[in-house]
Amino acid sequence: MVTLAEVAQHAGVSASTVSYVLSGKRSISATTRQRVEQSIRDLGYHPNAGARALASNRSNIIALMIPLRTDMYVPVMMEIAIAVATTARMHGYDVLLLTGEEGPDAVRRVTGSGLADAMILMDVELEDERLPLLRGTDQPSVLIGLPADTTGLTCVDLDWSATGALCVEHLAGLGHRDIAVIGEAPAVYERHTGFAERTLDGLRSRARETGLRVLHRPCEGGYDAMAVTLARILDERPGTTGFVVQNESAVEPLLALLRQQGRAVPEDVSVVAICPDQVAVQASVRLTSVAIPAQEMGRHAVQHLVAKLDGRGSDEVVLIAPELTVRASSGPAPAAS
Amino acid sequence: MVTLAEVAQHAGVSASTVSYVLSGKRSISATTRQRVEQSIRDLGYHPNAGARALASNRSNIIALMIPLRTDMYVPVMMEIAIAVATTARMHGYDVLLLTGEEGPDAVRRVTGSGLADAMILMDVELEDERLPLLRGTDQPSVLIGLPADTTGLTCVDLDWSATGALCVEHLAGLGHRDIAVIGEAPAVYERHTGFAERTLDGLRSRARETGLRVLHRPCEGGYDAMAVTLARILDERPGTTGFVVQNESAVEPLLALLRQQGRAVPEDVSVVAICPDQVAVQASVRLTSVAIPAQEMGRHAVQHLVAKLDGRGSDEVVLIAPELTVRASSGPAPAAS
DNA sequence: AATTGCTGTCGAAGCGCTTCGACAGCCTAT
DNA sequence: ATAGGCTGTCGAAGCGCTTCGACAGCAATT
Repeated sequence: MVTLAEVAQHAGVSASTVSYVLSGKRSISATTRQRVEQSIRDLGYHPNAGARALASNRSNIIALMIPLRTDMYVPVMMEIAIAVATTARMHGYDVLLLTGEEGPDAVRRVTGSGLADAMILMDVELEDERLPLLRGTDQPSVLIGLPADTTGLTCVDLDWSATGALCVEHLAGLGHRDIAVIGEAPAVYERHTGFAERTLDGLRSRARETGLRVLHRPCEGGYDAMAVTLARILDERPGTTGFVVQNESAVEPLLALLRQQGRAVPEDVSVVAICPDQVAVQASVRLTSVAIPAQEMGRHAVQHLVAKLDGRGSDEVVLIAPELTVRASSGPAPAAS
Repeated sequence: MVTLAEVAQHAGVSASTVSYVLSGKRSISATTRQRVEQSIRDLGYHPNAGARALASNRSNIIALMIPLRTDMYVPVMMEIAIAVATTARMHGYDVLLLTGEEGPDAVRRVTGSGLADAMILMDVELEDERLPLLRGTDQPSVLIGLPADTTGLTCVDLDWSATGALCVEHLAGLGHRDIAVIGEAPAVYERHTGFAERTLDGLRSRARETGLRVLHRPCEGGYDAMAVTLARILDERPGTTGFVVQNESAVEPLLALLRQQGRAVPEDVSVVAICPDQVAVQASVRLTSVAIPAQEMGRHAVQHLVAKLDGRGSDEVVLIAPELTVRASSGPAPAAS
């Protein structure tokens, strides 16, 4: 293993000079710099991460806590994780992958050991038990998701409430009066995941303003669960002509079932999905949808974190404005019969 | 930040004693041990990762390289990543997430800097350019996936060739004579990803043995692409009664299209999928499928790596035997008309 | 000519841990 | 009684890096 000292010797300078060439924290003459850089290349030198971390008290690692459970939004999680990893690399950071499994202990461990310089938390619940720890440490962090109380925290998220409102507006504008919301699995609501509840709030309050009737039903993914849920909805509100779906794995089953029952999309019923664009485009009917900007959230989170680590940036809540793309699954409400 | 020295002082012993309590590398009397452990708890001590890495030349980190592209198997990747992370934690390791983006450079960087003690590579191509580097270093590694030449490497993978064979056998046993294979996107084959080609090999050679005719068509995911692909297949081989699908995002479109054309599953055509069980169960027809054992692969990979790091274990190729579960999408071939 | 202020480089200290050799104290076998 | 072997603990060295203060050399200012 090549060390700083060996590079220094090879280049005929002192170790500290090599260090300053690497960090740029003091000015170095052009000739010396070049000599050192050449030696680094010749010897194939890579700074030792542990030594660097010990001496500088910086690991150049960002910890990313992803949920262990895979009951929702797997592709979104993955996309965020990848965006975080690539963005972090662009800023010279590596990413440590933590699963939610350890819970608050993971926060303690990472903070205490100096393993990572900062953390990104995903899948934040409204009253998340990791938050007190985060507030009690000076380690920078960013949440992807919005807890109930955001004081002293930095959060990045899609504006779910506005997302819900946007879906309602779109359907209201098309003349629909009775709409059903196919939600995430019941467990997601039970554990008070912010995004699901906020979406619902947004939907409901805009529905109240526009005079729409809303029926909300959580739904496990899959065909069978969707069949049961749909039957119940149509039983309770036969006049339903609009659907908002916030559950990737219910989208295709819903479309299949509607088709099977002879309800044409978008002639008889309209469907608006809240899902990544890719899903909306690949569905059997090109879906009118509000995109979940996974990449953007990941990128934002890292950028905020890096700003904090550089001493810039402060606590703040960034809500990304939702965008609704009209495709082939929504249209005017059928004339009342 | 609490240090070893502070714990030592608090417990009234020397620093080295605390270290030995932590590592267990020398015997310590019960009373001393307890006193030290109590001090650790009292002070909330966590060993500093950088210092430990520097002194012991071990970071207790495993690097996981996941593919950047998301054109295939996202849930599988995610499941593997999570399995890797949880299993690694059980053995006292953390996981560093690297995206394929950096390519071979990432291997050099991690190896050179001592950031990680070992690596797991996913999405291995048949002639992967990272392999020479891996062979040229003494850093342990495990591949998830099988390159063309495995000498000097440890690999874990589903036995894709046997998987292909198994699908053919199942359909052959049901009397099907003409089968079509809906494959991954063309790009997957173009970059010579092992699993796709091996599956095809397994399919074809068993088809030869059992006298089946096989038509293979790569297919982008989604409804539109599937529609085109299916039309071509039925045009070329109208007598096709069996389908093998190795592309998650083509499964549901295929089922929808068959339904739409009045071909009943499994009465008229049989469908066998190669996908995670969850997908098979959630589809609109419960699918006969060969499961992709994502968790098992991740777990295996970590276990091998840990064995190597402990000085046990050696290079070896582990192929997981495929298992076909019969569900509702396959049945006897219709009588020839 | 003397002072001041840069710029570029160096030496040394120290980050918090692991680990090696030393050794005190005790028990067992001669 | 003595040598030898354990067991449990300690001190010190050192891992490879960053960073602080020092300072030599030179240019610009008085």
